[in-house]
Amino acid sequence: MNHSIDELTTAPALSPDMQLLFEVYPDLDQPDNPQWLEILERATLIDQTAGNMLVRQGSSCNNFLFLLDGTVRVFQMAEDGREMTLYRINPGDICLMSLSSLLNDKPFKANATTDSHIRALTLSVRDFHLAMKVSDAFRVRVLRSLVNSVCEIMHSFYDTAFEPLELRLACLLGGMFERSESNTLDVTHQQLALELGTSREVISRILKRLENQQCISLSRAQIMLGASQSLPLTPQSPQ
Amino acid sequence: MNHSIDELTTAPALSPDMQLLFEVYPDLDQPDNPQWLEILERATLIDQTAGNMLVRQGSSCNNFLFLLDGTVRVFQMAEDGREMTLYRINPGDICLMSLSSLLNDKPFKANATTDSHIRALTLSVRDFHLAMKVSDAFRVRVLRSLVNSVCEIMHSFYDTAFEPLELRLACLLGGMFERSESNTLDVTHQQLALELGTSREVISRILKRLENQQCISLSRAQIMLGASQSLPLTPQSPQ
DNA sequence: CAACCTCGGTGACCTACATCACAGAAATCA
DNA sequence: TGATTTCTGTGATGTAGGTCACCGAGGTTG
Repeated sequence: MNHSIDELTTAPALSPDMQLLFEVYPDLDQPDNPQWLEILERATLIDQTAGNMLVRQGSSCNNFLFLLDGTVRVFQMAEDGREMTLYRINPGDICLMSLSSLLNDKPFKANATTDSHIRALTLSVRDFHLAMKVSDAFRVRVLRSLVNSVCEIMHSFYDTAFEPLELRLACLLGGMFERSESNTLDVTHQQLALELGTSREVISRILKRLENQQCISLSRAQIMLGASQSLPLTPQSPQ
Repeated sequence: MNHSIDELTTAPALSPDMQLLFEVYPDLDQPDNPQWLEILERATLIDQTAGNMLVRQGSSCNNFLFLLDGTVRVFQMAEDGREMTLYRINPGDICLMSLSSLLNDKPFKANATTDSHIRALTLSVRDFHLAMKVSDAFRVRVLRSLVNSVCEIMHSFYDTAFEPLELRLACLLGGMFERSESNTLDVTHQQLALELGTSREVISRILKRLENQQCISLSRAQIMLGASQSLPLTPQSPQ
């Protein structure tokens, strides 16, 4: 790395963090927007390992979060320990919860944990508002992400209110298979139960039913798409 | 009304609509912000009578809505006709749904009807984005309203997922009594059922239980707070 | 007045889930 | 290797709430 000359130029040398940001989100690279650059200089990047509790129900956070890498699971938890996933924050999304506690006195009824190792950009309240003012790209991205999250929440809401568990589980699995781009999932029944806000036994039973219908085949901590080969005389050809 | 002189001045004569807006939301009155004023000139005010369907599940609307007067009920409806209120839009709130369909391809899974007669300000997509850019007050208000709605939705979500119906109904009634600032509510059991996404019979039964516990007293299309006077001291006197 | 509505009450019944209680199978550890 | 933990399968049983059916009470309309 050479910074012998760059350090003398008027353009500030961007930190590696910001380089990462721009790589992932080219539209946020606005070299001709000095105010935006200033904000970014004050921004900090945080790392968190997987399985880390980020926000506890009711606690508020004082920084605005913009996720660069990894995913965060936002979920609700009842007193009795039952929990249920609401939606996930993906790279490029902002954290609704952080936004909420910035603008609102009362942070909202949810918890968040890291699904995987994450990196996120944080801004102070001040800088967040400033950024919304001076950067078109940032503003649009924030709004879009916000509205997207709300859409997802509404969808979950509909499902939990009106759809039977069997269907919800099937949809969940469908989505997971799709995302995994393979025909096996490494997931325990307990984990699925926590996604849907129900108990392990119920999930086990439904999965068994699905297996009997030849939709999936089960093994320990793993679900495979389609019927297993060990069932010969079926619609599916041996193979 | 006299516009003989005003028409010749450089300051545009504000329409009565805008006067109303500023009365209700003084912080949006920014006489020294010419871009904002221009936007407002292009804005239109709409009226709708009570009980009017505003948005049908899946339909998208092309204008941004800022509610000035009245309330709008946002709810979900299942195929079988069951429905359930998600939250309400009050004066000063923006319509999340309209925002969603402006920014997002897919509008979200909800319907909206007018609870009462409403008046709302509408902006085009273009003007909405422009307004977010040029008016600090508008931007902050939009964000705040958005986040508030989300908070409410999350709360409903929690309740429907984890709280028993009896508690939810009690809370609903509590809130309604509070808002009505009286100790009688004019509401039918059917209406309450639609709020909570359940059926009339179920509501009737729970209400009856609450009446037996002397929390409320029931009469046709009306609920009164507290035990009725005709029950002097015992749990159940004859009559 | 009769005819008709909307609203509420209630019994009978059903179903989806939740909960409890195990027990065996598979992995992991000592 | 035995011991322990994690994961799963499954019966038994309880229960909240959904559905159906029907009735009567109170308004409203002709």
